[in-house]
Amino acid sequence: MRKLPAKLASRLYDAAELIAERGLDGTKIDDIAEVTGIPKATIYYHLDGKNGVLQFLLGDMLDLVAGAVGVAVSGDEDARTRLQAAVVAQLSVMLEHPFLCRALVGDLGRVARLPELTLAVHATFFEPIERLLAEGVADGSLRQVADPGTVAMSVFGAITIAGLSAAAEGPHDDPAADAARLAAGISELILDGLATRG
Amino acid sequence: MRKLPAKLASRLYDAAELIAERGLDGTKIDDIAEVTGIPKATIYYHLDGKNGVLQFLLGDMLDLVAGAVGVAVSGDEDARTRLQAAVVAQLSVMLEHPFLCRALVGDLGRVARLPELTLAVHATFFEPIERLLAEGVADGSLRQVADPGTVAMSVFGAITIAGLSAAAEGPHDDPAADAARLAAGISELILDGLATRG
DNA sequence: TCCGAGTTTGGACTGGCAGTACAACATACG
DNA sequence: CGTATGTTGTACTGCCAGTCCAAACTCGGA
Repeated sequence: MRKLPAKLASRLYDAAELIAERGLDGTKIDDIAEVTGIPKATIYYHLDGKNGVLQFLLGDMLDLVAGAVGVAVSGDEDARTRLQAAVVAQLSVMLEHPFLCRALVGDLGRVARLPELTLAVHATFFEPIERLLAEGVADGSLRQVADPGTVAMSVFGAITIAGLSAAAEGPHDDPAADAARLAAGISELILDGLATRG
Repeated sequence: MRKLPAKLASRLYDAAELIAERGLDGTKIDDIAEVTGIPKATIYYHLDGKNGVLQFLLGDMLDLVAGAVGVAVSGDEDARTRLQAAVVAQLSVMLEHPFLCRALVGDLGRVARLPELTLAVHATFFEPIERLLAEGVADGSLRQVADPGTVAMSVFGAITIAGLSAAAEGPHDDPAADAARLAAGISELILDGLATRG
């Protein structure tokens, strides 16, 4: 699995829609070759088969998310504000790449069995949240909770499932606006909670 | 796909661990036949191939969750209390069936392409939450939020991802206790939020 | 201009496995 | 009994991922 020439990489994206639609199993290597215009032999020359295609596509998306979230997380505002920014950032990237998202969900099992990707997912989605939660307690902008690990995982789940579900509905005319709308709803939930105040 | 005799049904569960471990693709029909002791021909007589096995197993788990959540949701306490009970109920069933959970995640894509199951998932996991949120506004135990659909989806995500992640760590000695612990963390998040007051 | 290393491609081939076909046998029930 | 329904072993088919290979093509350096 060497580095893929940019030209091939860009053409490979055309396979994402196919995989999102039918799953990796339902997608023949020959189909991928056809829609991307990259001959089968060339795909095998560069990539490790079908899994390799998936791995390349998702690895690429994870980089994008990691980048966007990284920027959001490293500002100098308080942790609460940065948490909100991180939510927006993650959702924006997800909604900008609905097909990749759907491919990700659809073949989650396979992804989970690609150790390299598992680590990347953890580092990209989960860890930044966990860190922000701790920083928020330190700077006083977030509450100390009894079980930070569980809470971090839940926050991660709230954002991710909301994003995936929105992405699954298909391409959006204005991903940024939809991301902002979703993020507002999620922030309202995870910051203020649902209980009425006594 | 007629109704499966109870004896076969119970033996089929032995396949769940296999599928959870390797994914449905990594699992040969002959492997399933071997671990369950049900001959291949018999499997095909009753079920619609590999997908049929998965569909049967997950359909069964969904029934369990639906039942437990249904009970929790239909008490006569206020909606906030019932929401907490529903969280516990869902997590309990999930942690009692870690292999089914893992099989579910692993082959989410396939599940999403089985229309019958998609509907069941929605009705089992998502709708009760959505309903409780509305009832809580009515009885004053939960806050009115700007975007109830997004919030319901996020709550669903928080519970489900926390449960799946716990289930993925393997079988638990005391699923009920762990479910209670997780549920406490999640309730703290979704009811009270993370923001500091003032 | 020529060389050689890396890349690209078509085409043919292999092996594994899902799913099918079917006949023989079991069991149940009127 | 006898008919319907379930159970099973075995043999077979067809599909498709992945492999192999030889012929071309690209391109930078000598």
